[in-house]
Amino acid sequence: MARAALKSASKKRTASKEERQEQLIQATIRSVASRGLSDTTMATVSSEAGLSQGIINLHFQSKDRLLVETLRYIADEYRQSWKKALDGAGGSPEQQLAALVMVDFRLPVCDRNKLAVWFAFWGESKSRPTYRQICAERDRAYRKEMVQVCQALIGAGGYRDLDADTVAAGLSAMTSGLWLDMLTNPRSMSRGDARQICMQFLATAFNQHFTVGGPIPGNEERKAS
Amino acid sequence: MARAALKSASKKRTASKEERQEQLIQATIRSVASRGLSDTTMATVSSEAGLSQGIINLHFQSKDRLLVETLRYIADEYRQSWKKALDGAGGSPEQQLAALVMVDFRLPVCDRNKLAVWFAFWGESKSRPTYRQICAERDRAYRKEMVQVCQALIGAGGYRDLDADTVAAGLSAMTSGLWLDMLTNPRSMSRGDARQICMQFLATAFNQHFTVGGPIPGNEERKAS
DNA sequence: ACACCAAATGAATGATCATTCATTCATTGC
DNA sequence: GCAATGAATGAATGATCATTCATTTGGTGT
Repeated sequence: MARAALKSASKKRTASKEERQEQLIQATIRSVASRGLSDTTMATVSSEAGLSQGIINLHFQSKDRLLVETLRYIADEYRQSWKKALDGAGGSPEQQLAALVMVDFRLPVCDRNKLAVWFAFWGESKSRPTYRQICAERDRAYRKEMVQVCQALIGAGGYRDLDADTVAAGLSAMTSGLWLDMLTNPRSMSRGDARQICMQFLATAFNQHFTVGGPIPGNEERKAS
Repeated sequence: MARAALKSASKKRTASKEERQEQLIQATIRSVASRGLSDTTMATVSSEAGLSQGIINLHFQSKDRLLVETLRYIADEYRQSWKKALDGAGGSPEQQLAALVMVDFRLPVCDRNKLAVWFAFWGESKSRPTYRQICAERDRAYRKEMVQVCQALIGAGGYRDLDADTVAAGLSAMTSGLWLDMLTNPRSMSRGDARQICMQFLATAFNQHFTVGGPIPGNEERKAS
């Protein structure tokens, strides 16, 4: 029973570099979410991971690198999430646009711990070019995709007075703003509320293509993925 | 020539408590904006203010209190800004709604240093109930006002399928999301761009009341206030 | 001028933190 | 089983930081 059952990184006394690094990044996310970036220390992270003091310098050389890799980790996860959602959506622009909204308000993206990490890094981004660069890259790719989808929908629906860049900028700004509401005031803004607000935006902008109020196609949060 | 000319707090060797406190808060804003919250120390703030090490403990007792008072300061400034803008706007709901959008993308609110401070505190808000409470209070008051104005406009324009809470939540989320864009990517999002995106949102939601593209009424950024 | 008092200073203190490294431990190849 | 290798440990180190307080400074009232 020994080997196969203990595959999880946290249980083995020694683990591969990749497993340990991911384990430490997950611990960093929890520590930043529960204590904030400025109270996250090497000690809080290693203790959260159930490992010893020196472990982070062993795997990441420095605290700075650990934080940068943590940001990269959630940025990569985000990118993969929306790409996967686009692949899974139907071929029509409005299905793709709805799919983009959905991933933003579903796990694993829309997790309160991860939102806390995003905002922690955004909060330091003005003084940290490395953070800003990683975030900018994430935005650029996402926005480019969203503009293309909007452009297709505008063409297909004949929305002559709509500009794809403007709509996409508005929608993605609304998304991060709703994340902020969920972070600072979780009682008054649920994932469902936020989704509804975005869909209402799409319904008013593209008034022939979206309806709100009814069950939202693709909204299967309750089911296991 | 002595007394009256030296009225500014930073020039006098001794100053009233109020003057020193505001001077230290301004220094905190600059320090948080240029170094981030986690690299802002008592030394960086006092040096930014051109004063000595112990000065902060003398006026604020602790670093924690200084930070909380800084957050309160910008929250108060924000509240005063939009209240003043509402008073200055005409009596019609659409003028008031436009006025609310305008203050958010004009000085002194939409200053990159202050945006950095907002996001720095938001980034720590999950682990700091005091921060969260101050931010929540700010939101509550602003949102309440905006909902009322939207409600009035919906009533006046007969927009039967529009919900005031949804529109207000969407607009204010869009606003903070645009602030984030301006913070992380100032080259690709100017105050004018952001304003335009919000006005486009209003134009699509309230399609009889707003037009975009032309000169925006009340947009007099160039003039001194 | 003088004395008084509040404001401001900055060196000293103790606590906290990131980083290092000699040692311990577990796994793999033989 | 027995080295050999590399992962993990945790006590030690030095740097940084918030806070304190004895002292100095400048303004005010007499």
